[in-house]
Amino acid sequence: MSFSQTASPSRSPGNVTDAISGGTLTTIIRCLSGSSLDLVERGKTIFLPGDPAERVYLLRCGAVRLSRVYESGEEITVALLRENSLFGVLSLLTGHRSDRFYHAVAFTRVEMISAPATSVRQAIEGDARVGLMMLQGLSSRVLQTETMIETLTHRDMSSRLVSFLLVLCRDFGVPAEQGITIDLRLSHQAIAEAIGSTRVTITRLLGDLRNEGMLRIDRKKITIFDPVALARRFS
Amino acid sequence: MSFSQTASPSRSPGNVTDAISGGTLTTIIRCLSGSSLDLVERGKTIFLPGDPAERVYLLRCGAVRLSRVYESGEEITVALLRENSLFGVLSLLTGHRSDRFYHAVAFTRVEMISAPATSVRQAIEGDARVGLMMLQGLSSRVLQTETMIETLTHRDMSSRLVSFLLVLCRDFGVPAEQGITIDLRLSHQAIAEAIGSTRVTITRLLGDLRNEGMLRIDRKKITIFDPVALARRFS
DNA sequence: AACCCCTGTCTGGCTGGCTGCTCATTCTTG
DNA sequence: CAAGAATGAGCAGCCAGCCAGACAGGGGTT
Repeated sequence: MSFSQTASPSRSPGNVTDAISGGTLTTIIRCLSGSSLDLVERGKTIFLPGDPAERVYLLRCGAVRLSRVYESGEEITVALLRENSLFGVLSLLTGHRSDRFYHAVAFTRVEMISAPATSVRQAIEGDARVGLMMLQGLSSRVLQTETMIETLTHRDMSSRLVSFLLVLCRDFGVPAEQGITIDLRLSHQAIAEAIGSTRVTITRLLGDLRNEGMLRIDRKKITIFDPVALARRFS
Repeated sequence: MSFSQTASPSRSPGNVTDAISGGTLTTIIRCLSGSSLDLVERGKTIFLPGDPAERVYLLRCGAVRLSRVYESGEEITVALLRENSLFGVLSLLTGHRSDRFYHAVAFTRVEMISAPATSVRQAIEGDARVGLMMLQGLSSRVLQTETMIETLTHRDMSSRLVSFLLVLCRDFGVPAEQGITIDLRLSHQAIAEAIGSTRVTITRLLGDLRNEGMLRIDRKKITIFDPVALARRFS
C-alpha cells in the first residue's frame, strides 16, 4: 500500500488558520526509521478497512477523505482532512494489534509522510517535544471533528449545507478576488456523502444559494462571496 | 469556576472498552502545580463559552456534556464524554490565548482532575511518557467523535437513534441481568439535542423500539436487551 | 471522438417536525 | 410533610421538506 517516491519540493498553499508547525513535525517524522514520503494521486486508496493499523500519517499537501463503506454500498464521509492533519491514529492506541475500519482515499493529489507507530512511540519517548507537537496536531483534529458534528446536528439540509460550506472555507479556503474559494473540486455527490443527504437535494440547495448571490461555482470549485453573510443566513 | 475539594476514593465502574490507563495519568496530573481534583454536581457548569481556555481536564468518573448554544436558545450536544476522556484540549494549542466556545456541563455527578495547560506542557517536556499517554487518550477521543459523525450522517431518525444508542452502550454500558444498561439518566430532550431531532420524535421512536421488545426504560435508564439484534435492525 | 460522470430539473410520495394539548413524575419550597 | 411548580412523556393532525426515480444535456477525461 505504501509506495515511496521522491517528492517535488512541498509548495504549501499556507492555511492561515493552522497554528501548528507542521513543518517541524515533518522533518522529525522523516528521520524515523521506516518512514516514507508518499505521493498519492487523486482517487487512490491510502488504506482500506481491514488493513492492519500500523502506520501513522501526516498529511502535508492536499486533502484526504476518511469514509465508512456499508454493505449496502452506501458510503459516508467521516472526515475531510486538511493539510497538517494527523491521521491513522488508531495505530497509536496501546498494545493490541488492530485493523483499520475506515477507508482513506486521496481526495486531491496528496503529499504525505508516514511512519510505523512503533517508531513514532520511540521518537516521543526520545524527545518529548515530538509528543507535544503531535498532541497539538491531534487537538486541532478533535476541534475540527467537533465542528463537523455541529454541522451535522442541524435539522434542515439547508442549514447543514451552509454550515458545511463554512467548515470547508475554514479548512480549504483560499482568498479570491471576490470572497473565498474552497480549494477542492467537489461534486454534489461528494457533498451529499459528507453531510448525509442526496445528490439531488445538494444540487437544488446549491442552486438556491447561487440564485441568492451567495456563491459562485466554477469548474467544481465553490467561491463564497461573503462567509459572514452566509453564516447569518441560518434560518 | 474551579472549586477544589477532597474527593471520596474513586470507585471506577470500569469500562472494559477503555484501553488507556487513566489511573496512571491521573496520578501524574495530580502532581502538577496548579492541579486540582474537582467534584461537580449533575447539571453544574464546568466552563462556559467565552471563558479563557487555560486548563486541561481529565474526566475520572461520570459523564460530561459538551454543547454549543445558539442565539436562538437552541442547544446542541457536541460530545458526551465518558470516563478517562481528556477535554478542554483547546488550551493545549500553541501560543495565542483563546477562549472556550463550548459549554461544558456535568451530565452526571462528575469527578475530574484538571491542571493548567502550561503545567501540562512542562510535564510532557519533562517526561515523554506523559505525552504518549495523553496522545493515546486523545486518539481514542478522536475515534469516539468520528463514530458519532457516522451516527449523525444517517438520514432517517430511526437509524440515527439506534446508532446513537449503540454508541451509548459502548461508552456508558454496564451489564444487566438482561442485556446492557446505559448508565445515564437520559431525558428524551437530551437525546434529541444530541442527534439533532426533537423531543416528540424521540418519544415516538423510543416507544416503537420498546413495543418491538428491543429495550426497556426504567427511571430514565435505558436497557438494550440485545445490541447485536438492534444493530441488525437498520433499515 | 467517444464515453462517462456530473449537473440540472420534475413529479410523486412519505417521513418527520411543529403545534397544542393532557397526564405523570420529579423537584422545590413553605 | 405536603402542596405547588417545573419538567418530562404521550397523543393527534397538519404540512413542509426531503428522498426516490427518471431523464436530458454538457463538459471533462482519456
